[in-house]
Amino acid sequence: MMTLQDLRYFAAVAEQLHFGRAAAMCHVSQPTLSGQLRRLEEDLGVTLFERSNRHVAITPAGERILEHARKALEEVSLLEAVALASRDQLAGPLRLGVIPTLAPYLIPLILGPLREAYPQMTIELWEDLTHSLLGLLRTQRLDVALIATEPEEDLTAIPLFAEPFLAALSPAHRLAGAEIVNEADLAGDVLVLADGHCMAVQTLSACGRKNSPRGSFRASSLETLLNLVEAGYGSTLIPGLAARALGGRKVILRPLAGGSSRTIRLASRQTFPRPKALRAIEGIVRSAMSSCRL
Amino acid sequence: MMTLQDLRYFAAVAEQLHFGRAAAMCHVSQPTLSGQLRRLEEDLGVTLFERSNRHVAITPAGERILEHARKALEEVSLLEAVALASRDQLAGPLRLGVIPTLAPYLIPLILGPLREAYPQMTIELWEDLTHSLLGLLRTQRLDVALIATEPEEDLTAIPLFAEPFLAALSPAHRLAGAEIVNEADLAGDVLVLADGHCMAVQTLSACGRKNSPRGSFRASSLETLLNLVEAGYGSTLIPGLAARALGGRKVILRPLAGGSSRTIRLASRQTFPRPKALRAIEGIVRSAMSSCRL
DNA sequence: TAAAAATACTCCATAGGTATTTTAT
DNA sequence: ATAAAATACCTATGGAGTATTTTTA
Repeated sequence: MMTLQDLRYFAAVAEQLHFGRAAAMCHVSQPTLSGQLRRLEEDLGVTLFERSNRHVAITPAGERILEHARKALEEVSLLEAVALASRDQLAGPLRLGVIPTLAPYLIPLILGPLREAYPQMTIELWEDLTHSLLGLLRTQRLDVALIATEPEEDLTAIPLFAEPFLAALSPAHRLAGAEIVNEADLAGDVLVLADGHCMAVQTLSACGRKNSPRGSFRASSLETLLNLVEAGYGSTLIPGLAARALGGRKVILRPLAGGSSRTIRLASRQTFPRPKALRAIEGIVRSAMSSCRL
Repeated sequence: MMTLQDLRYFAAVAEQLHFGRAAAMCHVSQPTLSGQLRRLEEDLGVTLFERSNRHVAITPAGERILEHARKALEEVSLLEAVALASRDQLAGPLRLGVIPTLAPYLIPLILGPLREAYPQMTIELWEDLTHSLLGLLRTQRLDVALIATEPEEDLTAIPLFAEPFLAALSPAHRLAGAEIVNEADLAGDVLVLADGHCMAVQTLSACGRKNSPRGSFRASSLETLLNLVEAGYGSTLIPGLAARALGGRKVILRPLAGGSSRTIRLASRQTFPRPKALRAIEGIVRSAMSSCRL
């Protein structure tokens, strides 16, 4: 069976036209190289070199074969170079999924520090609902995902931080005057996001409801939801990070008596081969959160 | 050390995404393939596949590496194809040198039959003086040469046939009436080819001279020589095959009493790796000569 | 529980070594 | 006489095998 080593010997002899020097170049003994080259010639059924004790010359057939040998060796060394460049787990693209109720508020806090700390690692961002993210994780379309639920056991999840919910009320709301709001008091008029958003389930659950009092009247983003609250259609809960980016909205925010919160987790496949990249994301998120009082 | 086999295993798993089927495709056992692939990953320092017992998926780094692996394997199979095509000694270019006093008369007789019998073998013809041909042979610029002398021992030479010389005289020559001519009788007015032509030496030798009576008056081709003879400048010897192509010349040809002749030989390097091609040329020349009475 | 990958071990083919011979300059 | 390739022979690495275990869908 022909080996890459044989091709290296062949190329070395073709270059040196001298078995001894070719052997030295390959760091093997001359008999080893002679023997292997002879075997290669037998394998191929072609005389690659015409040789006497004093002269070595490549045959025309050898020349033609040499071209392919050189290209093959070239590809192999490219392969090795690519492998070497891929060895660093903290280099190369990292496909990161984030849920929509977190992405707009957390991503701006971590992209800069990530780029700063790991310039070789390029983040490919994908914003989608939890269920989609987990599917993409399982099918290798994503590497990691920031979610607010516990995924099933086939995926790993590192808890990163607890994000408290806040009550969002219009200034005209009956509870607008309270310093602190009891979750259950919102049950009557709570508005939630559309199906699929984990935030919708969590909001209802915090307020002790199974489904929204407003029926199918569900917003598809926190922005929409806040606009509805502002317009007096009801109240809602919003995550702490979102609360920091209210813009100029006339919405009243109040802490919750029950301390309802969600846990943000970093999910990935158990088999994901870049644990260091996971740790890197974990570290950056933690430090971003510690320097940002919710 | 990475081997071509490893790359084949890698490509097979990348194609099948299933170790068992990939192993079957490579005609090895599944543990063998698993073990080798693991070793390859360790060598490269890169995880090529994310795998659980139920799922195998190539990593992004694996994808990049796969491209080079495929190209390398592609080159190797091209190499093997070229080698296979080069195995036939009777195929491919054969660089044939021929001396000028033989080429114009012998080549037309053998090119057709050669092409007929060995269509895969393409003759690259080179016409030059013996000394040049032998140099080109030794430096691998030619594969075989048709010459009329015995080369030195470092080259091999197969005698092919004896080519008798004939006396060439003008109709006005004093010996024009003789049925047969004695070589020594030409010594007085013999004309010879320029230096370097073996025919010049052989002609002088046959007539018992060391050098030409005409001094530096030497022709560079048999055609010129015959024109000189025709014009009455002297006599000469010409090889039998050349005698068959006199055109409409008014030159008298006579056999020689001493039976002077030259031996045409097929010369090649001792190391020339296509002995069958030698035999092929030998056979074609012999059969061409046997069906052509000199 | 069934399928698939990983592990444990055994074996032998062969790549590579050293010592020597052959051969051509 | 010398340099270089070929040959002879030995060793040990590791590729490939079978049997078994582990794991997860």
